[in-house]
Amino acid sequence: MAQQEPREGRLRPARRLTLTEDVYESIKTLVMDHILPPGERVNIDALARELDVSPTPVREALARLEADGLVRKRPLSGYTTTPLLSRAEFDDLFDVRQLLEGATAGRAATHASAEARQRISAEAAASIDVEAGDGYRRHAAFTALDAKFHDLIAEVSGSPLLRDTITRLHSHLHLHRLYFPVAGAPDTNTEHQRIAAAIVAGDAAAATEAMRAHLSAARERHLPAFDQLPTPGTPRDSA
Amino acid sequence: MAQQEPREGRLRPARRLTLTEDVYESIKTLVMDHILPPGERVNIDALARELDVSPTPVREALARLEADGLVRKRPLSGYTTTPLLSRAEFDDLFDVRQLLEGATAGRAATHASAEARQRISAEAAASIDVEAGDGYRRHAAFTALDAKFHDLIAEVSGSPLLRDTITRLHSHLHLHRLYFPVAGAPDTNTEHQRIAAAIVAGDAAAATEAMRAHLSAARERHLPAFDQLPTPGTPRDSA
DNA sequence: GAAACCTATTTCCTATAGGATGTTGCTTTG
DNA sequence: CAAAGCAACATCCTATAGGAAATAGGTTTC
Repeated sequence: MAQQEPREGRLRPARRLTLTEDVYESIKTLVMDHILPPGERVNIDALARELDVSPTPVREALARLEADGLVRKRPLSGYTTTPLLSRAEFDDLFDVRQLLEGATAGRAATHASAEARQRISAEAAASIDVEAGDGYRRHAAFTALDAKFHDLIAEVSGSPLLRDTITRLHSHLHLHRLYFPVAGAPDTNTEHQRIAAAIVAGDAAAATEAMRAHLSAARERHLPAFDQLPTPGTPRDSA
Repeated sequence: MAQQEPREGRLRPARRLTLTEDVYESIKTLVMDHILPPGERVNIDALARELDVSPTPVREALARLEADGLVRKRPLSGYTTTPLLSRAEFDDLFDVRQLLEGATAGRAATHASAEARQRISAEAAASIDVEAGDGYRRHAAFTALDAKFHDLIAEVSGSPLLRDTITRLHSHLHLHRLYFPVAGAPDTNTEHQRIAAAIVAGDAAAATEAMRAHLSAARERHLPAFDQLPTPGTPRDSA
């Protein structure tokens, strides 16, 4: 039946352990990078052909992505990528981030090991190196570094549940339109360092406040993106 | 090939639209009610035979449940139900609940419609009717009513994201050992009514505080369950 | 000219089959 | 008697096939 040939696998990285896992990561990247446009239908068979696997693991990966909130499934109509965040949903997201990440910053300041404080401080300082590079790469590097910093604080907060919850939220954030000018990168670095300083100093209230201020500023920086393209909300199925 | 016979489907409810959806709900119930014991291996084929479907939809439902945190998947070894919460995880859960649900209560008090306040008040009053009935049914009814009250507040808070997050947390709570004496039902009702009163009065600070106090008390009520059975933590795979 | 109906195509959804891998029990050897 | 190696088994994982439903386009009728 010739099903075990050493295939190419041009889109996915080196086989980890299970095919489904690789397919999951591949599709996740496809959605995150808007290669699969938001709000668009996802053809299972076409995707399977593209990734050079059978539809079954694709289907299974899609089921996981649905629980993650990156795709949606209408009963007899197939999967669609989650549409772009509306202005209201975007504000809601940042409200919740302020609540959750403010708490992680405060907790990190209260009970974090000396080694952990050192790591946070180093991470905040390392952010400066991002300035070089061209458009896309620079943006991707900046986004990755920002995510890492926030996740590091969540990790140090000592609440695995809080960390998981925030991670899930962040994947929603990537549903925001992706390529906009990141003019505020220097500001972000400054704010990160303020947060790191408060955590290192062990001042919980200051850390919480610094995080909330950072997220508030970040929200403002993202806002212009809503005025650029048409149909910033959910384009279809508003009934 | 005789695959379209009108089968019995003894375990699942009336077909909704997709088989996978029904299977998902069935397995979820099985895990929640500990019919599939926590920390135990889940045999896909056996489960498929039990539910009278092919392994494929079972596999797909399991993938969704993994994202929900109710089962785990070890790469080449199959699925296992998530083990019972350890004491540390339980405390973590209630810490996060206090943070999130305290916020929903406060938000509900600030901006909720008059009709919504009415519903909350009614729901808190309705809780009294649960007192009758025998062990299992009584416990199930009490749990369902409690969940409904908390979800109602989350709904009224006006933050869909917060509501979703809390819903996800609550399914984790059901990972706690299920059948313990609910001696504190009257207390719970009293506390619920205090929360409802604060929300109706529009006092955000009082609502937040009442919710946090309620969860703190609830946590204390649940605590004795840890001293009853052996191996309260994660039994296996501690390496 | 517009709306409703019918038909054809595409796509999804479920079932079955076969290969690869992990696990378990037994045997053999030091 | 214990430990290591081997073999048989069970289970998972992936691929393929076929039936059912929804969607889209064209035609017909009012």
